[in-house]
Amino acid sequence: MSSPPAADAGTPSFSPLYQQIRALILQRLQAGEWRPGEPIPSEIDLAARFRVSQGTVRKAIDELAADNLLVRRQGKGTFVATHAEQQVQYRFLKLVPDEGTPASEGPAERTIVDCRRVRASADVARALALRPGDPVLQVRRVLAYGGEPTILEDLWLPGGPFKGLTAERLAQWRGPMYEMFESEFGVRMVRAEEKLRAVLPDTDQASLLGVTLQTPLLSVERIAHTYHDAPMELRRGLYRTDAHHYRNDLG
Amino acid sequence: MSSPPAADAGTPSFSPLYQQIRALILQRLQAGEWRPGEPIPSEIDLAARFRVSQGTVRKAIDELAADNLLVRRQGKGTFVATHAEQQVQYRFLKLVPDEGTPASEGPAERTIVDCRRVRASADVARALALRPGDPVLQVRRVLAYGGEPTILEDLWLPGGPFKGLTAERLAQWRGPMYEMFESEFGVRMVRAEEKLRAVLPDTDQASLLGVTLQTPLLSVERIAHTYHDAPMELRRGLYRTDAHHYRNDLG
DNA sequence: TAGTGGTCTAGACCACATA
DNA sequence: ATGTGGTCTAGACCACTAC
Repeated sequence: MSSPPAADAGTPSFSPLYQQIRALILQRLQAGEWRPGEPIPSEIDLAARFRVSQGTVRKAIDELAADNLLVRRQGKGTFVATHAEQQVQYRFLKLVPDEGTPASEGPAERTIVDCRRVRASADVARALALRPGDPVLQVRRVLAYGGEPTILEDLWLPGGPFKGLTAERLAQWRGPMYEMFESEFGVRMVRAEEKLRAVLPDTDQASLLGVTLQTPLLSVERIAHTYHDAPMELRRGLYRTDAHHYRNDLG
Repeated sequence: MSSPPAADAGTPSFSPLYQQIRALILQRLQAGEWRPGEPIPSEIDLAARFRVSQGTVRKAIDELAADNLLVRRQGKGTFVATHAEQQVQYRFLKLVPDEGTPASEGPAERTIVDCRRVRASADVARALALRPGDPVLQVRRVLAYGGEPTILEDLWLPGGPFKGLTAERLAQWRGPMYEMFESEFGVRMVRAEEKLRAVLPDTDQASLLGVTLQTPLLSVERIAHTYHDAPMELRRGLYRTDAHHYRNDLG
């Protein structure tokens, strides 16, 4: 009790205690010690483990909650965030109908157009931090709302973490794809960055979306990352924006 | 000292103390008591004024800083956020060049195409929380990068707060338009929401941007708000995305 | 009733900026 | 040397949830 409290468990550098605690919690999240949806130990418990005050643990958790990695629930505990929760489903999908709410038009009808194992091209490899030629899973699917094909998505997943993923399993899954990644492959996406452009479709894309070659479409290239910013998915979407729009809030 | 600390200055409801403090600070910000770029009183000072602990003031300021309304600077103080700071200039502009950094291509060349006083149409009135027919200022301008016209913007401002704004003053201003709104009209934009679509230009738009009628463009409709979510600007942008893209980070 | 996170306080010390 | 925000602690009490 005479020496200052130490929370070292392999953490190297000098930084505020609560940042070190944050890093330790992050490590355990990444290691899968606490799985999505499950509660992490209480603040008092963690404070005892790490030999720091509850206030310091609290500040570490505050940051992780602000980053959407943890969710606090008063009276219940602190939980590992998940894409499965009703509230935050489709957290990364910003396309909303011009009229009504996303819920009002019901869930999307999904069609897997293609799903196969390929070798990473140069740009896919760069996006996923792989080497060209490395095995990746390539998927093409169409999302329709009220019978109208609205989104065409091509996505690439690194072969290693997603070993065993097939068109059948994709087609059978109900609910968000990111929820399946969590529960079936232990890959939780925590952050994504998107590049948007206006483009015209090629003939394949136009026919899959049921539009002409002169229809402007919103191109959305997304790279989704898991813990520690490791890229785990490249997704290229083509959105019809005749009855929907991409909504963005600037803080 | 015997009674519980009270921070009431017209605040009505029961809510955490720090939320009440936050509301009080917000009021003073809105009233212009502390202007953009200026420091607000120190935490100790505010704690004394409001008769609460420094920790409570700190938590209130933490939230306001997270919302980009205040900026903390260690050793110096806490300052009212402003669009004038080098770091956060063009905070609401998400169009970046495909290669290089926004800075590398230098500031945009700006041309005011049109600027006049009109009566609000139905949709402009709705966006700005005015009544149809109310006076508004309508501006059209083109932004070019490296000689290439890239952005065409139409914007509408409520006539009252922006009385005295003319094409000359707009053309003469160097730096971000939102900085001018702050320093010349006392209107600080704190939040914005955008709706994005892919569209084709009409003939006027195409000629101003130097593109064909078949060139897909990114349509960005923005409503910018000042304190307390009051809408103060409607802006409709058309972005060329052949050498730029709209970058968005999803937390 | 017990356990959780949420609020509030008081005080100590540190890091940074300025004079 | 002084004043600012940043960190850390310890303890009290509140609000919510579950049993």
